[in-house]
Amino acid sequence: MRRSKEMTNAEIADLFREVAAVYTIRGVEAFRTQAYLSAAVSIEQFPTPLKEMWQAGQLEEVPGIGEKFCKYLDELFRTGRIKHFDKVLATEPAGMYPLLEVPGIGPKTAVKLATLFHLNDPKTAVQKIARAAQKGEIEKVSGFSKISQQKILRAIEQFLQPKEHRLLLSEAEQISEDVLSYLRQSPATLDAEALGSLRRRAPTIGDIDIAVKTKDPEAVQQHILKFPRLQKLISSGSKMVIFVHSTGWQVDIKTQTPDRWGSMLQHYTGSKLHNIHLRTYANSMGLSLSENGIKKGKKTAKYTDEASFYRALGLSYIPPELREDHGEIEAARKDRIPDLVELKDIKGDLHVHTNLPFPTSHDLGVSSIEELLRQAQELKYEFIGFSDHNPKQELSASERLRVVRERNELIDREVEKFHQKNPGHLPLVYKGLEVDILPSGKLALEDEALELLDYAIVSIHSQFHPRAEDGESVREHNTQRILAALAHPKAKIFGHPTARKLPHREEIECDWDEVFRFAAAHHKYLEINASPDRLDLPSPLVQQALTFGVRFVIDTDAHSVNGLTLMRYGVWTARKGWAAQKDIANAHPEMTWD
DNA sequence: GCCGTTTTCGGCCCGACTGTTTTCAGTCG
Repeated sequence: MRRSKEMTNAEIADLFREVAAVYTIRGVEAFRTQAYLSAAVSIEQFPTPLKEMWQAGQLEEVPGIGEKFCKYLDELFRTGRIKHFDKVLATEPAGMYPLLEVPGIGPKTAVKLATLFHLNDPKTAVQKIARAAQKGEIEKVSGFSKISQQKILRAIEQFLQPKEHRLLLSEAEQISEDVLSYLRQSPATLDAEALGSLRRRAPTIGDIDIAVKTKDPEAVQQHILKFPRLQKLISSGSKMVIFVHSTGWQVDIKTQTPDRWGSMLQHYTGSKLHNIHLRTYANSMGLSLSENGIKKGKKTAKYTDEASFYRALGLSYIPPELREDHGEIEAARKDRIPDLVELKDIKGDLHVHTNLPFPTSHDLGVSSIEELLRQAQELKYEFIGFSDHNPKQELSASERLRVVRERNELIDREVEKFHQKNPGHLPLVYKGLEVDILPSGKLALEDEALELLDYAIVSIHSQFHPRAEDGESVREHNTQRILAALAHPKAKIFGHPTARKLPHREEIECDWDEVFRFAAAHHKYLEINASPDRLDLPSPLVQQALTFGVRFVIDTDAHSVNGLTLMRYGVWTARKGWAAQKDIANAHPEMTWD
């Protein structure tokens, strides 16, 4: 959906990987090669497009980008190419590079195949190798065998299948629960947990990582091999099993003994960058880290839990959500890890859609006020805000005013009715609406109607990449549009700010620093939307917003009773963005609106 | 090529699995 043909961070990262591949083939000093690979990982994961960082003169803030890489990137953005890269990449057959993307084929294998089979066209290279494998031509080459030929063919077939997108966090949770509950049926399993990106609460998950605590890894392994939803075994050794689950997603299971469980949790939770940083730091103290413990000289100290592992390194405990190498190791050294917000802190939900029968601009909820209030009671909430979409634009202004007025009266009646039937603690009810921000920055509801509300959540639901005025970029346009909407006194909350939809729809382009500055100065809350396909504001932007003093509300955007119970995803996203209880307006018994 | 509470020079994360060149290289996470 990107408008421009500008290179994405992922594409730039690929360029660095390709150079690293050539360096690997040439036997260039491994650490230099590693620098290219680290830069690739870092660029790929960086939340802001590199071009924006370049425009702002902040490229050096990207981890792994030093003086030389800055110069290369500057050249890329100015001229559209990097001469040094072009020169390096031209030394190997062009058909080698697409092969690198096939899992299991690395630089050495790729160049060997590309040279032998004269792969000069990147577009056909993968297909050509697949055909060569089918014809049995690869096994004839020294260094390959019938087995490796078969493996290459299978890997390519898998690779060419239509790409499944990444799993949402909530979907990954379901698969991991399926595997975990099976693992726990074995008497040899003392404990089992999902680790990796799932435990770090990443918004999307590529594969499921699980660790098993056991004194009898052999028994656990035998148990896994009998798992009914094991579709295909990929790999198994004395300490791990990798297989494809019947849903088509890969599951990695590693075993560890109870006395080393702490180091296992740490190691297998990652992230890669966090672990590399942590191990580099440990090295500086003469220590070496692994899933087996902390090694000093020839002795390895064991840890049964993670807190003692981190403590042994002179660090305070780092919650899994923070382990992304976003400054958490430095903070832990100074004992400055924030006291992150928890689910139990949440006292209310302000973004809830009802089934009240009014002509709204977008979808209605499916649950009644009564059902929603009962669920809010169940959750021990102090308050709840009903925020259906604004009345649709096809109505006249006076009709919209009437709809809002009638809706208010209906809510009052329903709440009163509920109260009489349920004499228990009644959450305070706020009457809100979720109001569209139009491309002009105007709100999709007149002031007279807005006046009738306790609050409005303003959000973007269409025109994500508006046609900009002469000389104005989409980014500037969106920024002004948002600031104009937030300036309205009833606009208290900016709903799902980036408007992303996981895993496909990208974030809108916008100058977030400007928005954060404005929100902090005018006491507007940014929403952290808990809907698993949104998780918006994304955690890296939450972390950035906090430095401006922005405060948030965590909302479910529930369209049903069940939706109200998904608050944990929003809390995890807030935590991942370093937010404490004090930063979250609805994590206190009373809402303050100004 | 990057980076800094041991360093602006001299280090650079660590282990598991696979297949084959059977003592190790390649790949992965």
